[in-house]
Amino acid sequence: MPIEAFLRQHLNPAQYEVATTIEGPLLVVAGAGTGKTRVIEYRVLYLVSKGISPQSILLLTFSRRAAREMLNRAARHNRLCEYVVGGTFHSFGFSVISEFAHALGYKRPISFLDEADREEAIYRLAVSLGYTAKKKRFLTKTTLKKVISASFNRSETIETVLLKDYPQFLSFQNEIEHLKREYIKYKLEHNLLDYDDLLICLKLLLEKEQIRERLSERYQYIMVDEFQDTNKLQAEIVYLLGKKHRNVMAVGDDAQSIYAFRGARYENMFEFLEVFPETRLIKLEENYRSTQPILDLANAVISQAEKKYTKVLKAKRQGGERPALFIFKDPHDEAAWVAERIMTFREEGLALHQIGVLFRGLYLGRALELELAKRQIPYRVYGGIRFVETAHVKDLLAHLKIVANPLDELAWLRVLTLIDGIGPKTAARMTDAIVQAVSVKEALLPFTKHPRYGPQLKSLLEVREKAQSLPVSDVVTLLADYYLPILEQKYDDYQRRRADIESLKQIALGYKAIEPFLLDLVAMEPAERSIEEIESLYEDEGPLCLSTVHSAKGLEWEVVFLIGLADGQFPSAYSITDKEALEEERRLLYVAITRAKTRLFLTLPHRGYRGGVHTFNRLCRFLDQEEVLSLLDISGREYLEETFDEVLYAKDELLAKMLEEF
DNA sequence: GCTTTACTAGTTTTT
DNA sequence: CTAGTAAAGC
Repeated sequence: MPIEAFLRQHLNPAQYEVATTIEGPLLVVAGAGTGKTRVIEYRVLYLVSKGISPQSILLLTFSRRAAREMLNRAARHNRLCEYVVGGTFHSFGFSVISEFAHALGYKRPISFLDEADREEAIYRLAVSLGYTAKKKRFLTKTTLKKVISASFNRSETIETVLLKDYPQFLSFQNEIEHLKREYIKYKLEHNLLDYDDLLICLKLLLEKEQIRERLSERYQYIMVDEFQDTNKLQAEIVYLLGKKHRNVMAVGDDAQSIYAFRGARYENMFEFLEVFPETRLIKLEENYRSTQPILDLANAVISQAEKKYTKVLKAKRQGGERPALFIFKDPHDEAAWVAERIMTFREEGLALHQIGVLFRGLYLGRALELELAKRQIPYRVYGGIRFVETAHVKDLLAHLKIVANPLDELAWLRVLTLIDGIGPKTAARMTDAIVQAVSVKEALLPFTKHPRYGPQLKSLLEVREKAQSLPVSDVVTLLADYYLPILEQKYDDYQRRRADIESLKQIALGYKAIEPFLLDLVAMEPAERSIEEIESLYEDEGPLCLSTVHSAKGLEWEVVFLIGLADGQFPSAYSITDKEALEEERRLLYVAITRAKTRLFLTLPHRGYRGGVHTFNRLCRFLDQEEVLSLLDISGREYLEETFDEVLYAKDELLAKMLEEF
């Protein structure tokens, strides 16, 4: 069958047009559930079927997971699609930078700073400059990094960032600006890269004609997914990549822009049309995912937005039940009910991986995690701490780093403080000695005589020495043997953590040298917490998915539970004072609702606790409106009755507390 | 006196 | 999970 006929069978006319328009710039406005993933999958297939080399196709997506999924699907039709180059802007940036590191003046070995390293490095600079010693409170590590990173991501000055987000720290503007310069200098001198550098350096490389020419020669067809969540740098990278051949396709939906806090600009979609005036614009509006009652709710929520979004989603699927709202006494009741309901669905024959539980903040899923563990329901949590950022993995990686790069101060500090009897001060003294001395051995020799920590320090040095001459996987094994006793002593739940160390050994098998191993791990790890090791009762199905709404972008489930819908939690209390941030919360709710295919349950605990004080939650403001509530099934009244009793009791409690105060 | 360690409170969203 | 603090240890 000719490829065109095959595509016509599987795509609607608008989708078909997207898949087969391969020359020239193309902007696709694709509403939620309109088959965007599918279109990209078939477009890749079409390009490859037309004889275009898969290596000349570049697919940039928001997460590595998304790229992998689309390419895997395309590869099912044609194996060649496996060779399409796909990944995030950051991972693409990393590979280009690795190739042209010399052009940037970087020397090997290059070390990568993750978020925690970055905070540490910036803060240490601040300390050495004496900024923290002043009487007036300086910014915390985290805030400091956020300000500097935001100024990169949004391409704004420190002053602008401070004005918008931290006006209370405006008096430190000069110090922060100086710190930003010092930090950039520090990274260059020590051959360090961080997340932001991956984009900045990529852009700087692309601005050089020789390199741009080479890359546009290599990547003739550019595709960008989730364009509404790209920042200024990323958009510029896309424009540069397409400058010569102009074969650029961007897909996005301004109603689903949820990363403005990180510098994302949905305006990039309008800018695209200006940068490439000959752009062909195609809209996808038919929703294949959800039933009409679910879409009605989504449309109602988004129609209250300040900004008017033009797309109104129309379902291809007929019928369906209304989304249901349930209110519970407290988070514990809420979690118990959700867990029970999930069990019921499973008994009715629905696989666990067809069910998703979504929440605004990671901590909102904690109560549910307990309930699931109690009932032996296997689950996986998406969002939050990444595998490589868990303490134990960072510990082991720090050991690897000191083998690869003896000048990595942060890694030394971490490794040394793990030894019993060595704290921050001693570790700092040792690290200073190492940086100044000719060899590590010589620098640490005086310390190995110490009665308390001497022996362990000695064995660390021996292990390090031995590791120098071994292949990576053996190094990891050797270091793991050294580290495991420390791990067992440090963590109560060491069994689970030990499994992560084992999987690191597995991953290491695929590498020849330490440097690429470390960089791949830190720069490219998908956001996925290590798997909860519950012995699965249900072997042939994937685990239940718990996810933040942010991490759920682009995913879908038959049944979705959206929990913790209390005003102050969703929308987050941090967002309610800022109009723009509140609008983003609304879009976030829109994204959450449109993840559901067949059934959608909305829940909130009436009572919450914040800082030991009981609070009484109100329903999320985007839902607590006549025209929205009328779309919901609120027959879960028995739960409401229960809540009323609790209110009366809590009043007495409140009264007693008030009397106490007087 | 200087360091380390044990404990306790509060925690947006993430490549 | 980590910042800040109090107490214990050398």
